[in-house]
Amino acid sequence: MKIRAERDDMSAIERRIADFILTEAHLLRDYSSQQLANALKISQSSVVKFSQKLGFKGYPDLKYSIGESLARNESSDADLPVRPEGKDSHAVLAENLWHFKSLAEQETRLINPPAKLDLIADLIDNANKVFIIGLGEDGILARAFTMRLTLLQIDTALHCDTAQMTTRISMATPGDVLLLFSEYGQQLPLCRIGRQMQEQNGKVVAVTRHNANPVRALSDESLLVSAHDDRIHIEPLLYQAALRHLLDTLFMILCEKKPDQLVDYASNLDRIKDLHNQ
Amino acid sequence: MKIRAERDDMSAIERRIADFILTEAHLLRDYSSQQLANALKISQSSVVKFSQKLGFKGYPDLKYSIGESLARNESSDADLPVRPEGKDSHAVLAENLWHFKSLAEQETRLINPPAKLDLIADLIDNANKVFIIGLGEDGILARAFTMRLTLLQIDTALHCDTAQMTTRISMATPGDVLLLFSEYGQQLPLCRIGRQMQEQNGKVVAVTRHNANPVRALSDESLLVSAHDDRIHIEPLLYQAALRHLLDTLFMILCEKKPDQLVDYASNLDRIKDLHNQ
DNA sequence: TTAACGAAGCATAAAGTATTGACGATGACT
DNA sequence: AGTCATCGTCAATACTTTATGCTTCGTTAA
Repeated sequence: MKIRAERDDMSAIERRIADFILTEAHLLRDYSSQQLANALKISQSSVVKFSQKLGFKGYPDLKYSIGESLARNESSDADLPVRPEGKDSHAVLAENLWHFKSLAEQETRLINPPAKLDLIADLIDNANKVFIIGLGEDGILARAFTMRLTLLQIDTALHCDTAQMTTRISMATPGDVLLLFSEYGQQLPLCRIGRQMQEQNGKVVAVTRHNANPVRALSDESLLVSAHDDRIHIEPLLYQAALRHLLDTLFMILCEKKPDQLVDYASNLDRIKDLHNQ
Repeated sequence: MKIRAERDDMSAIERRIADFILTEAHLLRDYSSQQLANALKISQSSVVKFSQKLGFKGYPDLKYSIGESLARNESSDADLPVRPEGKDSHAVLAENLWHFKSLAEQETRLINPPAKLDLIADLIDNANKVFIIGLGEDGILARAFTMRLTLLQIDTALHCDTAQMTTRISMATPGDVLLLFSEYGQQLPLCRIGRQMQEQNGKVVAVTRHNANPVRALSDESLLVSAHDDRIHIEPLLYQAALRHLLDTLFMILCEKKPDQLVDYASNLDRIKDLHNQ
């Protein structure tokens, strides 16, 4: 459901509405926009505006859609007999986790429309040089993506260190791109680097969670991830899986744009393989 | 659908309505009662009466139900959509990739039975120290897994460099574990390190593709990955996704074994977040 | 500080829905 | 055949619900 994905980006009231719809969807059937508003102690117009913001024609249209997806879900619930919540075999554990990863991936796909990915792919493709930075866990996916780009013969510089990056950026030319990996987007040093990049007429792309945060606010474009779980130790797994997939998609788009590099790509891969084999 | 049953004892006009709903259900979404009446050249009130007669509260209620049952039916159709092979929108591209990742994950799950994962989790849990090595792309997941273990307060040393690792291993004690990340398992330097580890009575776990290879042959235990695709640039993506999931699963198993560490885990995560925020 | 923006509410216009009552057709009983 | 009851339909209208324009308020950027 699209609502779940957009949830992060909403104001307090909108989130109230979203949560109600997500948790009490079944009640919605006999709620008019006014009743829903009353239940949430907000104005009826807020409900309508909420609906429209999500791209529905109006409240009835939203309601209709909720009905649909509700029906869809419960009919597929019947397919998978009983969600085996208990701590069964680890196979179930693994399957379950994959299920949640899939959900995160879907949500993430919804908030990153193809047009945007295309645009970002173009930015990267046309840049003289691509700069990438990511600290801590963010660094891992940053590194992985750097490798991919390098294999595609795109000149890419990775740093896990703000100091180094600052000096590097000072050499950026217009048209260069900086990718800021930051799950929560709160890192102020990264913001500084982003601004520095913009002063030199470079583009800044944020790679972050889909909520309001400084890094995203500053960026020219952004890759957004939606991934949630109550279990604190699971949530990062979902974030990483969803983001990885988003980056993989971007990579595939780049591959399409550079079919000739793809040939070299293969031989590069082979060369690397041999490299370590003595 | 109830309508179909009742259709027999209806008046002419009512049957017209019923037939329209049954055949053109998809149009109904954007029809008001008035529009429907116009389309059928009947009065709006007839439409409403018809709805009520069938037991709905009114026309919107009927419409809602139609939407539901429409969704239910098409969702079971949609389970097996025609696999859209052509290079459509990038959304399809992404969806398709995810599909293949899922397949790889499934295959991978099948060749790593829960008992084996349990055993490896125990090895890690009981080790004084865990050593991890992975070169190139293998290094990325090695690093990610190292971070997870460290957050669980497991003493873990990562190296992306065989020379350093050799000296490190010389300090290993019996009961320690070495994880060798090597997609193709051909790297002889890694084999040497593995043997060194065994000479010191440590355990060696290979993390590699599910085929015969030197690294796997040498190891005491192995985490195996199955991931295939004709497109040379896609295969690594599948390998990484499947392996990542396997490691995530292992991580979850470890979490279960160390429920107390899980509490610290959360605070560690927070601490790391703050760390970078100035 | 002011300008600019967005979020939320209120009031109200517009749209949509339900009810009423009138009319004609049908069919049953006298 | 005549009368009456019933049903289905419609037009008019009362009512409900939804959408929109306008105002206010709080936040952000200049």
